[in-house]
Amino acid sequence: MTSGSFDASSTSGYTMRGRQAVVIDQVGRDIVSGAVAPGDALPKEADLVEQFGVSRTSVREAMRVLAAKGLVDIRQKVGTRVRPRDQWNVFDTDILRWHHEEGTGDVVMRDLVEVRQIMEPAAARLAAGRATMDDHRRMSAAIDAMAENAHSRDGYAAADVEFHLAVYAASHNALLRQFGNVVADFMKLTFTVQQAATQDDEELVQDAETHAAVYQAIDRGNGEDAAEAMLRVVLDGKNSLIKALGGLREE
Amino acid sequence: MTSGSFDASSTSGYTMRGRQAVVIDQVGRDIVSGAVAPGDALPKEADLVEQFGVSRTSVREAMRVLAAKGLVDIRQKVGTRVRPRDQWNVFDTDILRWHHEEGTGDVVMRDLVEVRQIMEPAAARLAAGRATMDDHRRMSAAIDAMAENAHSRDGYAAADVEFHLAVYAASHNALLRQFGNVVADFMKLTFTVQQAATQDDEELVQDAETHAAVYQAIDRGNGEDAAEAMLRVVLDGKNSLIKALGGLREE
DNA sequence: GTGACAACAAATGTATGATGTAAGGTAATG
DNA sequence: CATTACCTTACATCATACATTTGTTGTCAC
Repeated sequence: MTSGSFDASSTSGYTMRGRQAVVIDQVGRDIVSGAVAPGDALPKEADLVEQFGVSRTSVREAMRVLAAKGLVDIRQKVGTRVRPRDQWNVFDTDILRWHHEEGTGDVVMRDLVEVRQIMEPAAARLAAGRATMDDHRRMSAAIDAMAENAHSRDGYAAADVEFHLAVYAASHNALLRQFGNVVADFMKLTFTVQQAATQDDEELVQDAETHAAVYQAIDRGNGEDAAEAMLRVVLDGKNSLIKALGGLREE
Repeated sequence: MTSGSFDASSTSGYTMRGRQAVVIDQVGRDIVSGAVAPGDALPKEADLVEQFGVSRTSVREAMRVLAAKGLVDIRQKVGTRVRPRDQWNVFDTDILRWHHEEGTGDVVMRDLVEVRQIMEPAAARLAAGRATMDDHRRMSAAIDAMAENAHSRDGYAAADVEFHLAVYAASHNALLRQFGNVVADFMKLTFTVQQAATQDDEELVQDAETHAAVYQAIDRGNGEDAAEAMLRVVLDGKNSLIKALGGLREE
């Protein structure tokens, strides 16, 4: 509310508090970064206890969290092993963040942008047919906030995220809404990167108008226009990101 | 390997074993079914210990797993509270299964089918451009298995799931592949329902041919045809499901 | 030599008691 | 009436003991 620094673990479920958090975070990173490869076994409980200087309780509960995220498989006698990558719950915010922070994020980011190109136009199309009064208010307010904050990077970013969340919510589809949370976390993570390469206020004004076109189409109830406009928004974001990073990968 | 009964918790990460499993499963169901509403507090540790007849260790580790799935928020003094629905990790296999088994599955099923209509054609389109030799072999083998098993319900179902997984994998997008796992689990859950209302071998043969059309388009490298053919497959499946259930909800 | 079976050992699973810590409530106090 | 100090509560962590599962190994019979 107050600041421009986002809370990345908003949808994480496991709010990173206390001693376990250190274990979860560190081991999670090691797995995501590939320091321990799928199929490999993690150090046994006793070793982790020594390594992190925490009790067995904490280590065990940390492992449970990683298991619930699909990262590891815990079995008696065998130990804790890293599961194959395609079993990981990639839609998990923590995993996404670890990818981002461990530098392995580029590949995942490419995939996520690709899925956004698929999902967001579809969400906009559904929103055009299903948005309630509350949905309209929320989207409209976000659009207004974007226009008003063309001068403030942080304010604009927050409004941008809010608009996309509002559209996903207006699709009235639980899975799309959940994916919206993932996208929102992703946007928060990449804004700092993007802002470095971003530009003058003029471009933000232009961007705000592109977004507004999406809302106007939804407001008219025109699903096709909404989808098309949203695709443009996503592609703009993708290009801006590519420019900022110096080229994810060309299609 | 041996039977036709699927292992629903294949991608769950947390393999349901031991005493905690009972706690996770029961409390998870209570939350998903709405017996305890979002915002409500769960019984405190000591009460759960008494209620389930297990130790604090097991109760705590169980709560950790639910927290990692985004279902609850654990805080000192406050207790363990159920989070808002839109924070749940809907892409989690266990949550999906609980929805299905608690009768609240219909809404989620509608949403999932809707997302399949969006994702699977897109996955097929990407697969047409990216499939490797191994991908082709895998898809081809699944198509063959479907044709050969038009007489055997279980065999057909397994081949069907395998084909969809193969297409998602061939998209070479980590998120799509992960979503494929969710879809696969969903298919396994609904097959039993669907089989009750399903029909003669003739329809299976027809269905197999519709699937084959998808693969042929991918094989030709024709993304548009592949997407179109896949959409037909998904819609067929949706209609078959609606017929079996007596009408999810009309569009 | 080979296969089946039994004993062992290694790692996690469960239980219990003690103590630390954060957060909400409440009463004393200015 | 607002503020602060304290106190209670419920989770957090630690330490230890014992149970359970399962891979390995070794023995015995054939």
